[in-house]
Amino acid sequence: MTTLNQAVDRHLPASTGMDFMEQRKPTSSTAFKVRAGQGIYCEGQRANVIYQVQSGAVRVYRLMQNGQRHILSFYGPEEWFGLQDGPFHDDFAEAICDCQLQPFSIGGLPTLPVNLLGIALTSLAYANSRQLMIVRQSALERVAVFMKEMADRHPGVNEFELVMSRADIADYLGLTVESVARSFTKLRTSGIIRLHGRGQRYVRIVNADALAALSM
Amino acid sequence: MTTLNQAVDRHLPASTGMDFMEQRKPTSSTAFKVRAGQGIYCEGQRANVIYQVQSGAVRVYRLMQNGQRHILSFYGPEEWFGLQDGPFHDDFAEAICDCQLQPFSIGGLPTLPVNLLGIALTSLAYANSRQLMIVRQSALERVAVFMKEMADRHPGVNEFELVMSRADIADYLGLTVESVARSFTKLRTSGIIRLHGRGQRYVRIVNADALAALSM
DNA sequence: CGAAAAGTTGAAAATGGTCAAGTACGGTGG
DNA sequence: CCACCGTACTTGACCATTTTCAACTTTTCG
Repeated sequence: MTTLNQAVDRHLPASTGMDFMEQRKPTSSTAFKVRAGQGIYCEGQRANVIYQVQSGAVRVYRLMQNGQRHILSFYGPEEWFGLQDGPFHDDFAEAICDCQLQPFSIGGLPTLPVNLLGIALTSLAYANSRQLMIVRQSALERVAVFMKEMADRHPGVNEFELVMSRADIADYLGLTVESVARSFTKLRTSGIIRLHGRGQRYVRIVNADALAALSM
Repeated sequence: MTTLNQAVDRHLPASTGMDFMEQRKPTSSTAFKVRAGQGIYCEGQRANVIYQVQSGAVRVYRLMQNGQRHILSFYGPEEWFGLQDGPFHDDFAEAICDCQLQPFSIGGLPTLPVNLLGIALTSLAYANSRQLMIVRQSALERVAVFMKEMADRHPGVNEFELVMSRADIADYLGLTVESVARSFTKLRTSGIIRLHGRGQRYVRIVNADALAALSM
């Protein structure tokens, strides 16, 4: 799997290196911690375990031949990831920040404590919706959709921290970091959001209605 | 479901009208025919039946708020469609040409003659691959990918008919008909394909290697 | 404090969309 | 059989959006 090295070279801190976790024992279903930036699984690894996020956030991405990274999804608490079509992963999963994960072996057991079909269908519906959004919406609209997704993960509060970098957001929305920054600026100067804090990663939703209107 | 009327207005021949099929009886698993252009199911309909194409071709699409149509997938012989996350369809299925379809009820039965999880995971993997392709590739590359997909459905021959219109292809690739036509022209003038027949829908792959190189 | 990383901004270039015109084809009716 | 019409497809010119490239600011971290 030559793409693994590209992935590490391009996207992981040099110090992190190839620290993708070795395979967990299928029958040991104890939760475990992953540090920020650490790999959870990588392309080509055997896919006989799925994960539920207990705390933290995870990015799942694929690498294209030219080395470009495309983030398929971010996962937060309660959400499942790692379910695969074939016996091997065709994507990468990494912790965005410190995470607690619950693994579930899907090898052979006739009855699982989770509904795999439900997870697969939820993922499928999400992937199809995302396809529409990414292909048909403008840069500003995509960023608005992203912002609304993030806001919806923090119900009851109108201010939160983005755990991911602008580069992550760009690779998630199919844009460049520059376009993401420009869209952030537009949202800010039009009074829809306010940005502050470390690396402008703290967001306050000022005009939720205008945001919703943009992200439709 | 107001979008149904939009769909019919925009995309079906006027004579066809609202001819989406009434629900089949779950237990009757007899194959049936659908005429070209006819609807198979529509958004909002109950989703308790999945279909396997026996002959012909089907398009499955969603409609956006603004009325734009996005084709999620084309389905040919042997392929399954109609499996849904919730109890209701969020998309439309129509016959592109005359079709023979095999329905399978998925209501309640503990054991089905088909592997739903497998179908869901295959669809998911396909949707994710398509996301990368559509978001990251240029117009020409997308058309090349499409052409290769179509060519791969006709193994052993290097000439075949496109059953779908340029508009279908555009809505599938996230382009306009004009961009599709221009990309077809580029492929033709660079000696990769040749076009002829009714509405330039017959394709001969002249340089399969060049096509594969473009579509990677 | 200084270097590296992350984020923002501006100007030029490329890509695809829009609008408009023109061509080819198939079906209908005289 | 041919003229006509509508649809599908193609092509050209122009325009809008996003990318690219470059510079600059801010933040983070040793």
